[in-house]
Amino acid sequence: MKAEEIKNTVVVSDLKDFDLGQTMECGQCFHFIKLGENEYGISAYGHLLHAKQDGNSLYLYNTGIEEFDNIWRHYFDLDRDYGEIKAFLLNDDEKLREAVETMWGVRILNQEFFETLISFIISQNKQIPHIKQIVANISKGYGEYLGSIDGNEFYRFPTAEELSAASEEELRACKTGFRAPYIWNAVQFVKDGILNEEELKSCGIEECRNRLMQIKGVGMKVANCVSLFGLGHREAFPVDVWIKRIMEVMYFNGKEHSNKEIEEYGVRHFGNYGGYAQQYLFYYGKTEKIGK
DNA sequence: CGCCAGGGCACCG
DNA sequence: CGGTGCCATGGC
Repeated sequence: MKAEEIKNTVVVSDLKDFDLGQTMECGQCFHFIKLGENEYGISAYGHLLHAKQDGNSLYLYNTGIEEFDNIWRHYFDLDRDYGEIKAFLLNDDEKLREAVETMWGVRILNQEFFETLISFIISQNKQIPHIKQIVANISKGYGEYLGSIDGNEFYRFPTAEELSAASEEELRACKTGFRAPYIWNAVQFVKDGILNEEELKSCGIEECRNRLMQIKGVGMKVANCVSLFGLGHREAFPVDVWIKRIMEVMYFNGKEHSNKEIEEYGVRHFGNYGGYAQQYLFYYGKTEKIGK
């Protein structure tokens, strides 16, 4: 992988194991708009990014090499060797091969903690398009305006401080439904420093989850997603309805098992690479409607 | 119209 | 503890 800046555009070339479309659409992230074939507008880290991939090259428009090195390189997880991850996962598990080879270009994004926390509280009992809508509503209502692409307006996801201006009723007006008090509660926890991002990143996964689950409305699954996508704990193995179905078909001979049993199996079987395995399985299984 | 969605909580035995 | 109903809202 190498990157160079040409007239306000950063060109990242010689990419391996990276597909922008798969990475955005695999269900880990909700704050973007698809603009065209492998072309996206993304709101993250206080910036609007216009990105387009062509073959092994990624074009990042209206930005520079400094912003790339400070933000996007890490955001897209480009410094990690996914060849090694795939080799580890496929070493003693042929069942995973088709999922990994089909979703070959998925990378786990390093997303912002607070946005990830609120987004996955929203995600409960909701489908991805609607989660995206609610994230956009909250951002438009309480976050800073970033710019527009082809008439699509982008806003920053608010900070905890900014979102604390919203009452529970105002959160409901963003179509959050019964999750409004959960979100309100989470905002207080972060704003008051009861949950500290650096501490959550540096402590172990179990402690991280336990701290997150102090928030009413955050259970095991949401805590695992926030740990994985927003705090860098790549061993987390979130079990949702899809992973449950997929794992039961692929690893349990179609027999029913509890979420707890499935998570324990995932953690034991995939170890420190649980989060990657989970994401390949989730995206592949959901696309292929495995178990449904 | 009914059903379900990247769940979690309260309440029950 | 394990199971069940309910929680807003929208897409199909």
